[in-house]
Amino acid sequence: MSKNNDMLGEEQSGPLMADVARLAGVAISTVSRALANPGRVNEKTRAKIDAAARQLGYTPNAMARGLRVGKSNVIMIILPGSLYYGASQVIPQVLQSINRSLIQGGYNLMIANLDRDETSERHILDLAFGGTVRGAIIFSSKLPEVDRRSLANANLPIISMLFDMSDAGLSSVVTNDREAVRDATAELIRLGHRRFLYLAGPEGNYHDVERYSGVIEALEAAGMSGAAVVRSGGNLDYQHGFDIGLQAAEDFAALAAKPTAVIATSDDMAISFMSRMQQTGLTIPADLSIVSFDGSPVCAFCSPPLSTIEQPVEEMGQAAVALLLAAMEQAEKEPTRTVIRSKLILRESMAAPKS
Amino acid sequence: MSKNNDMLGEEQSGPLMADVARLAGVAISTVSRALANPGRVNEKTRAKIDAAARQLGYTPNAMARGLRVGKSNVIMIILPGSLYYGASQVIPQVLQSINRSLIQGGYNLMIANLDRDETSERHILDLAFGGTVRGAIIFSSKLPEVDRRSLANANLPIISMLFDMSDAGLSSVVTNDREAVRDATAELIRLGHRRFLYLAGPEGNYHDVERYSGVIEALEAAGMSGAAVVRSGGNLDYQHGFDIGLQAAEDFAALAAKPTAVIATSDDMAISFMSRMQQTGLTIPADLSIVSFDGSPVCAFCSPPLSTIEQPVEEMGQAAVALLLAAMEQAEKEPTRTVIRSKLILRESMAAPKS
DNA sequence: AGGTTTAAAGCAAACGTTTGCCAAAAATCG
DNA sequence: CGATTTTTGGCAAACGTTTGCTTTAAACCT
Repeated sequence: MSKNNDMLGEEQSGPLMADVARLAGVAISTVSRALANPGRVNEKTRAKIDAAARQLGYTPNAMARGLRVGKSNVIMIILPGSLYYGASQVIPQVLQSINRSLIQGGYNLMIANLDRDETSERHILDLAFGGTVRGAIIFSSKLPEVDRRSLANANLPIISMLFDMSDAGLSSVVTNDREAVRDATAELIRLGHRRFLYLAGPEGNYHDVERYSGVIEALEAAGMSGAAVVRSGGNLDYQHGFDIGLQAAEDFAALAAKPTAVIATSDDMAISFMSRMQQTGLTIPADLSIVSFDGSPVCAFCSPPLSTIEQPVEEMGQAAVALLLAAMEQAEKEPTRTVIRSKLILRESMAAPKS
Repeated sequence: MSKNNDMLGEEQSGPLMADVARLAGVAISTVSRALANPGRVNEKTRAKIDAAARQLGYTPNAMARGLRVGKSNVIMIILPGSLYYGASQVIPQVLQSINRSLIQGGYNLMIANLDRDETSERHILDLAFGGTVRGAIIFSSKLPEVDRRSLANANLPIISMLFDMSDAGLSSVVTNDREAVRDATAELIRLGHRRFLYLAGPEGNYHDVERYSGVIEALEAAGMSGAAVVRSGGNLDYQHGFDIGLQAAEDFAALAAKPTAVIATSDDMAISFMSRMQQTGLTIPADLSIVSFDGSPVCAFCSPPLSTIEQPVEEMGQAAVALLLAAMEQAEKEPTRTVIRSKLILRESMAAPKS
């Protein structure tokens, strides 16, 4: 009638440290020390223990260890929302770099969320306060906060990526968006362009603010007015980059004084925008120069190949992990701001204006 | 001289269940039951306990729970190698879908690896045997195996994705690659094509075998010989899709009897191949039809827009998680094979041959 | 050789939960 | 109203490690 325990009792939990100790003929504590503290135990017994452990195929239980030590070896990553943005691989690539560095340091990566609704935020906080994670890397977004709990109070080492929160006390790894866009714009100016279209990301977004500022700075440096650039978009998330480009194409069509150069703030926008422009008979770069942001590999194979601002993803991930590990070692440190330099890749989508 | 304990003693571990119990005026065990087993405790005391927990901002410690219960709530994902493949977003997208489903079910996703070298495999096995994870989803690759340990013996529910291992006892979620490619090829034949170029993935790879078989089946069904298709590539991983395309462009140039249609097994290949072809003066689809595989959004914005075989990523992730959850509930079940149907998206890159 | 220092190994108490079992209280019944 | 069943709450023993402290053994000195 009731559940049959005998049948379900298969739960093989594998060999324990006690088994290893028995086989090696030593105490459990000695095994523990032999496996962790190298010098704390005689070399000869250590060898014996190692052999026993290997023979049994022993793997220490991470949760027991974590509970006892009071620390886990899991790092969580907090995403702004989606993991992927069209053609842009920035997030997955940085993720990859982060994970590789973490594993090398003996840590595991856990993806805390993929949305940022209340449920997700609660979940993130549970991970933090529940002792599941030892540290966090947060991507381009603000700290989750629900009810009376905020990640800021979790007493957890946190690194912010792509979003400068060093003011708020978090060490941050950011790219020099503003400067990179400024340089790209300056290059367009040098080529002779005087009227620009700027394809914006979500209004108020940190990256968008920075990038737009870069445009303005370049204009001012060249003695031009901010009126030389018209903004398109601003109402859509980067996730909908392709849509932004399509929308921008309509905006372009409606403009009286056509710009001769376009500054797109993601490759997706640039790609869909360019596609539409070509369909309406324009030639790139003869009629219109385009430069975009992200450095997606696919840009090299567009026609014409797209100039884009490449983000050094590998470097960013490594920097973030290095900071995080440091923060976990030393209790408190002054928050630092690490700037990774993006670089403009010049391709055929940029040229001097026709006239 | 020695480390000052007082200074580092900041380790606030947050409120414990004992604190909640004290505040609510009940025993610890009652708190535990109130928080987990809904019916096991009086509604009135439950409310009192809930209030106390909320007031203290209590979050249960996941590791302590995991240790006691003997199960974690972490699912690991085992990748074939890289997380991203150029423009193809299949892996990140499926990952996203998986993670969303998992979180909904109260589980967490951990990325076990990004490479498949020995260190990584060892790491994966440690996660499995060390009790860190409760289940695994393995992506398009075989089970890790190092020394005397193999994932197969870890007594862990495992689901294989994109790679049929139902013979080996693992429930699998796969796409109908062969059929999808067969249909795409059949469509090309219907348009009048008789000579084909097939851009291969890594030689012997499951997907490549399936996809190539699809081509052959279509040819045979149309009464044509396998000689109608020439293979290019086979020596590079999908990660280097763009390179495969470039290499294929050279192969194409060297061919005496030019094919009129190309079947690429990833969007990356198709994109870089098409780019090169256009540079050499060919027109797509007038001179050459192209169809590819993956369904990357960017295909819609190529010029011309690329026909591609779309993989239903969302559906795949959900199916995998459903299977995994089922496997974790019921001890053993017959392994199932779930086939998700890819679908061909027709765009302008396919047309009738010129002559 | 006896005493003192140093190294090696063991004992047992944590870590924060869950849960089997039992006691108390409440509800139900005759 | 006493006897029986059902609910509710508490005690204490796990789960598999790590680690402070103690004991034992070894090594070193005079």
